[in-house]
Amino acid sequence: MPSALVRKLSGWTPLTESDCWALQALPGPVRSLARGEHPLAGVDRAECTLLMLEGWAAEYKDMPNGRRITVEYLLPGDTRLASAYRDRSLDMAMLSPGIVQLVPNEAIEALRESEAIRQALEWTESVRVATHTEWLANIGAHKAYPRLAHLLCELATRMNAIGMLDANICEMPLTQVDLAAGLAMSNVHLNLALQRLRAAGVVEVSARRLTILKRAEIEAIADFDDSYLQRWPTALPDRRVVNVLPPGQIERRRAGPPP
Amino acid sequence: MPSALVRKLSGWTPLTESDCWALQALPGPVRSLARGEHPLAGVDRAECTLLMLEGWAAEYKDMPNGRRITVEYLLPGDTRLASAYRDRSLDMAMLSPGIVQLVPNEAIEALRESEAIRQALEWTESVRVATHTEWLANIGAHKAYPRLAHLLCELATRMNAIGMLDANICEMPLTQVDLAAGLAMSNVHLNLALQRLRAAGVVEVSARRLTILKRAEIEAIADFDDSYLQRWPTALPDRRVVNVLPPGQIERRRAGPPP
DNA sequence: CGTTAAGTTGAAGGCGCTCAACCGACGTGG
DNA sequence: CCACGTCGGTTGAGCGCCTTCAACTTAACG
Repeated sequence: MPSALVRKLSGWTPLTESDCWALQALPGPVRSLARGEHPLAGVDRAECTLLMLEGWAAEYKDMPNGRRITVEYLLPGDTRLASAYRDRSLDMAMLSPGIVQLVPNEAIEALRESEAIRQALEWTESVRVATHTEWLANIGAHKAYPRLAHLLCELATRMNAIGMLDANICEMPLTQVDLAAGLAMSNVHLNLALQRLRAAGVVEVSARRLTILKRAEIEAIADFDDSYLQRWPTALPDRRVVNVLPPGQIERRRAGPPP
Repeated sequence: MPSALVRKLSGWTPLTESDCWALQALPGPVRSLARGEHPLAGVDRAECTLLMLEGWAAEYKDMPNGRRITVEYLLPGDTRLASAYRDRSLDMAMLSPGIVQLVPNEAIEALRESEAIRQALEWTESVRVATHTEWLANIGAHKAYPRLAHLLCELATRMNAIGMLDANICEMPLTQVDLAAGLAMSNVHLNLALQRLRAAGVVEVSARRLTILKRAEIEAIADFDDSYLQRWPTALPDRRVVNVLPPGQIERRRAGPPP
């Protein structure tokens, strides 16, 4: 059973047996955390990389006017490299109970000796940036209804990429307040948008669970194109490794050439 | 007279004489462009880095619903590394007549042999990401009035960093439609917000020119903290090079330790 | 002097916000 | 076993920001 990290990275680059091995035997303390706790509390952020093992976290910013904007959700297998964590104005918290690992920088450097892993880590960062851009477009251009649909599509796609989407169902331990913070809208209005999606019969969202009932329809509502989550290697052969990932319940589209 | 690129990079890392030299003698074709043209038209984006020499450009996304969202403004001295330009869904256009240079990747690689330049380029990317985050927070949490103020603060700060802000005045060749696209709002409403700022006496915005009349006030309106534009090196001494940059009309605040 | 692009103004309407009450599930402690 | 407190979710009312559409003005340029 490959870890979420292995699944995620192998979605971008073919990994060798020993690559997978190295990724699943990373050193560093493991922390078990409750909802609301800061995964990096008391740690020098320049010294280690945060690796999500279980549970979800969020990076957010509390504005002086009292609003909280979530800038990124961290799912199992997601990492926060030390170099990418220089932004002092951002805070972080677990959104569910979970487990994280604090991997020392040297271990990450050692990983990079594998060319495949080095590239995959690079792409991870590149996808982070592209996701930020996508959020900007989503929040800027979409009204509440398609906006929410877009986020749910993204989360389902990301969960699928780490093997945690089963029959279009996955855990989603977000409260409506958490979702609202990630969509830059009020929890009240989020609730209404959510009900519209439910009424349309395209999703089910219960306490800690997301079910995509009609994938094609929700993607149409959201204008969702998952190519931003799949920065394919340009230098490597343009195919996926099929022996590590099971066939996804959500099939992948590839980014075509620009029109 | 140092180039915009040299000024920008030396704001983050002390550059040697030869570093500056190398940065100002970059190889690659130079293009003169009109407003609306694509700086990279007909070029393989994987092959070269875009360097802005004169004029402004924008990276934007046209949404299926007809709205255009600008994701980033490119000012003189800004670069778009080949590795950071994999997002096919984004388009780019000059917002004013201008001049760009297409620097081959090998030349960029050669630059990295200087440790200072290598770090500065890395920080440039890091600031790009932080700026995206800041935009997300700005658009998500701020209403039109502070939102516009925030963008103007950012642009003035960036212009100052490349020595193009003189007595709180700089060129700003953006139409109101351009500004609206960067703020994810309608041009009509942008106009109203702009008039409010003018009426408050904090800025003047004429056709191609921005004047900050009351810096403290506009920053208060915008909740502006420029620390995200100044990812200071942690490894290097925490000071600026003063022999390259003239004392800025906009003084710099440094990011303090988290509260 | 005509044409085009940019900026300004007005009116009408809806989307989303705030405030506030209420419900329901769950967990705790009496 | 029940009472209660808390947290998350739901619903309603009122309001205001912002959008769209449209007309009009101004500026720039041939």
